Amino acid sequence: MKVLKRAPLENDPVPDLCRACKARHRGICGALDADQLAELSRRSHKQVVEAGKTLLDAEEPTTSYSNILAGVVKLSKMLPDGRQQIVGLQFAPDFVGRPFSPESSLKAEAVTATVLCTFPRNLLERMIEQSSGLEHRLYLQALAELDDARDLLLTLGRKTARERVATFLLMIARHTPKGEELEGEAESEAGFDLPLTRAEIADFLGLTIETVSRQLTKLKSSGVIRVEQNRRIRVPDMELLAAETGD
Amino acid sequence: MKVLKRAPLENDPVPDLCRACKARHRGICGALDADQLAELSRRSHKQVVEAGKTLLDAEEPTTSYSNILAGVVKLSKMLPDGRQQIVGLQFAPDFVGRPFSPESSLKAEAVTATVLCTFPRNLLERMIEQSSGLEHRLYLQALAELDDARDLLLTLGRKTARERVATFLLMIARHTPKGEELEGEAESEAGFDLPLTRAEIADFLGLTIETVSRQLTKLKSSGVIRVEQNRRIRVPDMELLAAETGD
DNA sequence: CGGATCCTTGAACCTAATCAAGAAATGTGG
DNA sequence: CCACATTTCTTGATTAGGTTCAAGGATCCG
Repeated sequence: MKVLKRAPLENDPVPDLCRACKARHRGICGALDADQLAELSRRSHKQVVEAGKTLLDAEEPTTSYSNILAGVVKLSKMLPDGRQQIVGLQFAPDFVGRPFSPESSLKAEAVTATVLCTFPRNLLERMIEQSSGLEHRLYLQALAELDDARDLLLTLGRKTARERVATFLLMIARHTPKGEELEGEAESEAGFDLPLTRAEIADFLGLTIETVSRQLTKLKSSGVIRVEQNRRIRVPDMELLAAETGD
Repeated sequence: MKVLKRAPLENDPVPDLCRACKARHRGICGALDADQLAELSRRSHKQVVEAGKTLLDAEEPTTSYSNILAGVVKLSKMLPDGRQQIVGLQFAPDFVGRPFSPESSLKAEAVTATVLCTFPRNLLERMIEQSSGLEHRLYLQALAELDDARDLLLTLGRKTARERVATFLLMIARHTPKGEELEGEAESEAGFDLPLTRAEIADFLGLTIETVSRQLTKLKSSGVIRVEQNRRIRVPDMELLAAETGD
């Protein structure tokens, strides 16, 4: 974890740190004016964390929040006996943290190398009080996360293993920005890298690692996907994949 | 669905409708000043809806929002082939509706006879813009719903049938206000009525009706609960039930 | 009292989990 | 760059928890 940039000069209207930032317009910072942005950036730091790094831990008091600038973060819950469930995945420019609660009930962990913009908890909570636009953005993200969580509930409660895996692949495909896609021989073909291991996919879908592997193999045999080097997926026809999701 | 009360006089500081209302302080209305409360109540109506009534339908444009004053509301999603999953249960004084989205992706349905305070969509959205406190309350409720949804994700993804049923019973017990409880012969004993049918419990827990029934029977044989008249549950020792939930 | 709905129980089946082994990919140090 | 260790993934055989199919019993309501 190394700090890449420091705070900008005080009278800089749009801080350097924020200028090329993904969260600057699409994320919560889009709600801030130049002064607020300057203050936030003065006490923020951009950091790159390696895969596996824990950002927030259940039962640990939270001292900071972050915006994701690149990479993928998983939110998970665990039972006392070790059974684990991933309850959410977050991508840029999502906000990571649980405002108005001294501690999180979740563990937040980077699943890939991830770039974060991190700032202290009390600063954000103070800015929320000053800027209703900021709270509005946070509210909208919470509503989006609620929709995601409820979609996943339907998946876990009612879909077959095959449908779950197809649903997951489609979700990742949709989170892969056009242009970052792999180049397909066929023009219409979509391709992407899975950010998660098989074990993580299993924890996300409420399955075992073996079942995930078998279903990927079967989707491959059915011609719905091709799998290259374990993590690289190609989808010749997105409609075909969508038809496997059950919805 | 019958209207019970009409709007109060314009210069009434605290409207009649709101005076004895559960949502007045604990719900979102707690964020409103007397003027705002008067305006909201002028365009609200209190209604009693019977069990089974649909409040909001997926894919239908939303025209109104409600506060729950009494009763239980279920939020559900359905796959094209009819498989169904309940993704949330709401109790008084919860707010029902999805602000900032022209339509809901969920169906909201009364599971018991329910008392609602209903008001038009555009009014609420206008008041949100005026009152940051109102949006703050809505945000807090969304965060609470997100926590609930994620707890349920862990249940659906990783718990056994027995643990799921125990988890559900404990959740209902905790939502049964002290005093509304049934009188136990033993003082320490808790008791409550299940608001849901076996079929609804199954839809909530991602199980079948038969499995729910069997697990209730087994919890009964184990002495963890007693079941009277199908819907009435008694829990001699809450700790014993909590020990069955897996967490 | 009769009909409908809701709930329970049993038997057979099936999907996904578990147990087990080996193959592929990744990373490390020489 | 290769040999080796480690982690990740796949595949097979078996098991088990929950579903499906089927029937009968409670409970509720007019």
